[in-house]
Amino acid sequence: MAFEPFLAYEASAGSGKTFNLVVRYLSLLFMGEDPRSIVALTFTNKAANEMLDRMVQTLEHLHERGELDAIADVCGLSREEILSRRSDVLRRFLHADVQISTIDKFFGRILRKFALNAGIMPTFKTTQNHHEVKLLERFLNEVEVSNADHALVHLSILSDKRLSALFALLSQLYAKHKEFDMDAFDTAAVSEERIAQAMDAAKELKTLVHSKGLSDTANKAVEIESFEQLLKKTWLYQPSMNYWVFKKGYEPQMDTLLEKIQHAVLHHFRRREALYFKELFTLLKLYIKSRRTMAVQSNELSFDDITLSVHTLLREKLESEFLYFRLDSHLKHLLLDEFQDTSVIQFDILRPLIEELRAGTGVKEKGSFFFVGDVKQSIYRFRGGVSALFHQVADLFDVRIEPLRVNYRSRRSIVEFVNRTFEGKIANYTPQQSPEKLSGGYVQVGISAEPLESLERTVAALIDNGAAPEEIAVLTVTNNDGSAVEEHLTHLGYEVVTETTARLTSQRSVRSIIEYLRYGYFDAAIYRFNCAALLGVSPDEIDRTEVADPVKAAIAFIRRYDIADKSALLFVEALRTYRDIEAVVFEIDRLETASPQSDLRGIRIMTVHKSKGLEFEHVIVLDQLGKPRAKNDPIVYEYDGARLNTLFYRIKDRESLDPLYAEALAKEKKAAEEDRLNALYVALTRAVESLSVIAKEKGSWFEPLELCAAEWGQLRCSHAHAKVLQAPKPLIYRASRFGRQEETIAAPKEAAHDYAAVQFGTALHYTLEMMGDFSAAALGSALESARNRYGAVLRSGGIEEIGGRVERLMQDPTFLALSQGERRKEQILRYRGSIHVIDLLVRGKEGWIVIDYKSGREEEGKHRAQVQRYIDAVASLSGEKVRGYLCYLLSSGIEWEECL
DNA sequence: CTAAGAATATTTTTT
DNA sequence: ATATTCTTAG
Repeated sequence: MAFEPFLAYEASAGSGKTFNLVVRYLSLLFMGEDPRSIVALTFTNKAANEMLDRMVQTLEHLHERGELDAIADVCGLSREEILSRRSDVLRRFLHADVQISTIDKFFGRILRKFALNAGIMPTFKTTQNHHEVKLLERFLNEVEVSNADHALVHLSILSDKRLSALFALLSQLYAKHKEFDMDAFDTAAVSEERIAQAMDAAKELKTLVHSKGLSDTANKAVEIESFEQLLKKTWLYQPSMNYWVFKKGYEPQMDTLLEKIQHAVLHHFRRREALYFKELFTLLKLYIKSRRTMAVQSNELSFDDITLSVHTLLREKLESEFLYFRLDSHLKHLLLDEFQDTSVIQFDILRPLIEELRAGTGVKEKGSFFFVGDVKQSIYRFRGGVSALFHQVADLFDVRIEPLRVNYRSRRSIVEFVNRTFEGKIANYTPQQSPEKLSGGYVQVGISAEPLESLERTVAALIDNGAAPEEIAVLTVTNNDGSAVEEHLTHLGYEVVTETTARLTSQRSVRSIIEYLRYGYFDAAIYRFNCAALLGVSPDEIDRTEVADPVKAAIAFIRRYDIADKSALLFVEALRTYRDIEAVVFEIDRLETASPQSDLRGIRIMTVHKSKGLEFEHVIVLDQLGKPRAKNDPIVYEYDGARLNTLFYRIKDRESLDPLYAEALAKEKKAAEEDRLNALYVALTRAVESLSVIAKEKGSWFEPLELCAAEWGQLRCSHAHAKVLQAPKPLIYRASRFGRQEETIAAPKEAAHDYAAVQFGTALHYTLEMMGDFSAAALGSALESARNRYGAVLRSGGIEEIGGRVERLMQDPTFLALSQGERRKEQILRYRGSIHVIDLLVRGKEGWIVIDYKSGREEEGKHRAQVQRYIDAVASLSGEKVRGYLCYLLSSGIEWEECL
């Protein structure tokens, strides 16, 4: 089969998505492509790591892997040819700067490269949570300065919303604002006229109804004092007055009046909507401005900030051809995972790149584009994911979509159950096939009034049958349910691993400390009550002291109330990094430290969303414990495929009067139903061996599936899949602590980041990386590459300076002595789940030597910790003696630090 | 038995 | 904000 440059796979759950991505990627390598010319993007770090892992695994054991034949097929080479190239490909792969990452990291990298063009410091940090309070302050300040207070006040009244809700809405719109035109609602003022029309007609209707001598109920129903009262009337939203108590005295004139009122109310609503958007967008513009200022000032960017900045940079600000060329002059192949979760703006950034890959414009050769996804598993619409892109993009670039129909993950009973359940529910559902060797499996659907107790029984049954706790996963709909399950199972004595309550600050003990500290600082009773509630004591028992030292106060508090769990202790450590009590009370909510995952033993508990892309031997899907949340988003977005058509302002009962709005609402409802079905599909396709569904009798999350209590197949627990991850713990624990301590001691000196210095350092590394060997000729050509890539952003003379420093390195006696032996540049190591890149690794006579180049001494503590980690990694992987050095290439000369 | 209106309970998913 | 339950009039 000839290699298809543009290809997509529609990969149902368990159909070997990662397998095919790996095959595609490796095939490119075996066809002689440079690893640096391939960019593979996923949506989660987990997926990116898994992919990298699978690539290395496959290359290492190629002769016994199923990928081999597939690769042979894609490249059109024989097995023997491929195996003969294996070690060469593996070496190239490990030595190159491999670009397998999340799409957000990829954009982050682009932004760093062109940060100055975007007016941002390239040293920016990425954060998940912005500093809410500061942002709000800045925003309110901005509102005041531009005299937009009236808009804010007006909007609050108009939408009857609190500031915090409005603020949340603004942040949501911020991510989408490039998809609509903020100036489209510029006209409009409130129309008193429409209100008067409606009220007049209502009065007329009242007189008419009263004249008919109907019941008290009927007369009371048309009694209207104010316009607000009129809007609450049920009959207003009925198609005719010929019903209920009015029907006895009905005459057509009543409906004429009703229509008149409805018409006036409809237009009143539309005016209200226009006014709402006008004010909202005035504020949105100010919000965007304050986000921007915040980002620049704090040098911290959120994922949205990054994506939007990259979009502005690449699609609006600069000549894109030039930019995309510089972006990555050798990018030739793009591989995208989970394409159904791509957002409109993300795709818009990638689009010119893909166009170039197809056309092969002046600066670039033709390349390839490959994407994998499954619209059935699209569950991130709320985050901007637009599954319609999948087929739209395939059409746009004329990409053939190849369906993958065989499920290699689940046993047959499960596959058949999933097929039965979703056929006819999900549009165009094609049943999955189950290969011969995967017969068996077990499915159980239970309907129960007490889901937690059913869960308890199911878990006990699995354990009794010999299942190991780490093979069992409990999937919940919400994080809250996850906590409930955690509590319940822990209480019963089971060990659990949860990712739901991962954040340290969401632990009960930690929360109580925070509330206590806030009580001390603010002296507001609310914190005292919160604290007491969390501890389960009476508020009188909490006494307030002026907090001078938060660490001491926290320790005293922990002692007093005896809440010293692991989280509380870890939290005390985290507190040490805060300047003072003020920093704690205002910034603690942004603390992202994860609570201690006791270890990896125990039953997994996570949300369905987090389980995406994962698989477990035994899966228990638990119904939603609480009630599903009602939709209260004030804006209804109407999408036409991937294009945002219109925004509507949500007004209660508006759909009975306004057909356009009704249509948008119906579309939105349909999309929400699809989301739910997709989430259900994800949930029911995680299991390998057994699947248990625990549904509630009423108000079940599973309702659209119309499940009945039943059982298929037979429960069998084999231990073949139990992976016992026994890491050599004590040693590693000490090692990483050592690094961390070093870091915190040295960290306060955190040098003011200097853009030029960072660029210089990057260029220096790049030069060293590009040198084939340490010869004058190699230096010359490496400097040329560095000039092409970094020349424009370095200060004048920068390249010459780099040349000088590297020359001195090449003559340095210590370097000459240390670098004797087999040298490996940019060596990639996988160790303890993370990837390390070592600048220079030398296989010397007396063991390994790790050398890390640095261009400045500003963050020596960090550098030492980093090298220490490399040493640990190499030592543990090779079992040999390792020495590590920091090599400072300073303007004053070469300096060495040995890391012991 | 029905509908309106008041009262009450409940309230996501995250790179 | 909305779904559900309760009360009341017809």
